[in-house]
Amino acid sequence: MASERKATPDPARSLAILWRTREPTSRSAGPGLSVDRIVRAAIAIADAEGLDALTMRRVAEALGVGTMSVYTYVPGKAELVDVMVDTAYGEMPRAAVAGDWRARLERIARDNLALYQRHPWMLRAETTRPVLGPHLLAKYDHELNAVADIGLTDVEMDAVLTLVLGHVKSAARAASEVVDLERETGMTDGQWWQSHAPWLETFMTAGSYPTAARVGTAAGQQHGAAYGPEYAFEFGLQRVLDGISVVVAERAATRQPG
Amino acid sequence: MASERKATPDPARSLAILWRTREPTSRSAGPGLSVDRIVRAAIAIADAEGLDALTMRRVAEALGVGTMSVYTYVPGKAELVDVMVDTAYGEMPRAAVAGDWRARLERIARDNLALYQRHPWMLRAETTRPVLGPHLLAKYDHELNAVADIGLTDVEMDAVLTLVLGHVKSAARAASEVVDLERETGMTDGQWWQSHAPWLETFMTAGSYPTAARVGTAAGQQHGAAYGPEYAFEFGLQRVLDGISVVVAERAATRQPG
DNA sequence: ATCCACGGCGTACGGCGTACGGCGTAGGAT
DNA sequence: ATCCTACGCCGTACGCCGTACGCCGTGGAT
Repeated sequence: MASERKATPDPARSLAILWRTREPTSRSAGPGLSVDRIVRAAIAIADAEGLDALTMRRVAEALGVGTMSVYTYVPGKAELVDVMVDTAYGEMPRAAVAGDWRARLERIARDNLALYQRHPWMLRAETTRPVLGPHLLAKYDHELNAVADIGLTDVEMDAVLTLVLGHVKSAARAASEVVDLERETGMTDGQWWQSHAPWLETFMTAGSYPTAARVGTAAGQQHGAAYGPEYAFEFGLQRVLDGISVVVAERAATRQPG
Repeated sequence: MASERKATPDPARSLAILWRTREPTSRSAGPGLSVDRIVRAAIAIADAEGLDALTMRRVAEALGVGTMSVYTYVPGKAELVDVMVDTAYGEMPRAAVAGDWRARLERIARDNLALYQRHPWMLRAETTRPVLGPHLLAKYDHELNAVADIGLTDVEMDAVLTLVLGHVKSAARAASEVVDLERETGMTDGQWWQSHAPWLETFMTAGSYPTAARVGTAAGQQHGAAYGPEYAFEFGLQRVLDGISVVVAERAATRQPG
């Protein structure tokens, strides 16, 4: 299981792989394995078939090498996933964004949503331990700059980012679940609900939960229109930004009163 | 893998187990297995040792029966986890809360956080498919009532709940990660950061990411004080509620203008 | 010419979820 | 009282996983 790790198999080793502190062996020609080639192959598999299809054997097969050869470059599957995550972060845009803090935060939210849509496996990859790779650090720095100089303390800046990114991840997860469900059952979200509705009505003694029934139906119809997760993302994002603007306004008022 | 399911092995079967549409067998005395006993044993294991320790063999062993006997009552591990989730939802308080909508939503957020703290495995249990059990439905109804009659549309009510519960889950996950890390490495969060700091400084050419370094240090010190996740939860919750209050105020102004 | 460090990998082990088929018996039908 | 059958129970086995271990062949330094 990727979620289980041996008790800290040496921080130096893990970080060294993340930061690629390793001269390119260049010993012979041969298959010419490398951490980068392994990570690229692994990401391709996870992108195409999901994290469950990611197997050390599959990765080795894709590279045309024996299974255990992969372990020459990567201590284990957990560490491989760590590098995959950091590598994916490296793809994200880093260009400075024009506009006020709200426009910048919104841009960041959408960039992160796009990342999760391109690599849905990331939603299930990050476990217990923070990754601390170079690209995550660069991403963190870039995103912090979006909320720098608007009067927040350092701790508040971190908290704002955590809040926004948490919302993006939640919304991305919800959207990803719909996609997964369709792929696994072969039915659209609407069809799935329709196939369950009769059973639900049977079990649910009519009128037991009037509010849930009414609102669930309303939200369900929206799902049927293949529109639910996007709405939840947009609605939540605006609410979060509204909430942040309250603090920002407070800080601004405190700094230059009158 | 718990995250992989066979393509809809019959909705009726899954829902029947969730809703316990099954007369109590009461055939003989024997071990007297039942869905409830199985679920209780499974939850006990997951509470104590985490989701990775939850194994069909472990569950059977805890009940003093053969492994395959469990499959008489539950079609597979995925469905067992579904029932565990719905059962856990059944523990939550349902009492009406006094106060305005904000107080009610806050109460709901804290109740959900407490649930995740009592059953951290829930943070990793819900996958692709919604559970649709009786207790989830009751919970949904109860929580909707907190935001009913404040001028929101049905779809907005659902979105508000999704937003708040999403934030709770994100914050709970962050808190849980800290706990897991401590259990797995035997170090406190602060010790872990200290052990990694020298390496990070080595790799990070000084001054490359000034903002990240400064803010990361500030946030890290807070972590050292075993205070980070709680702060993120509280800060984010207030921001989210502030953001919601903007819509609520808008709706109120629209309904009775002047 | 020699040596050996190291990349590559074949084999094997323990653990997982679960398909399948058999067994004993309780309870209704006769 | 007897039979039959449905069902709770479960032993065995299969195919997957991650990965420990130790062997090989070889390129580069000596």
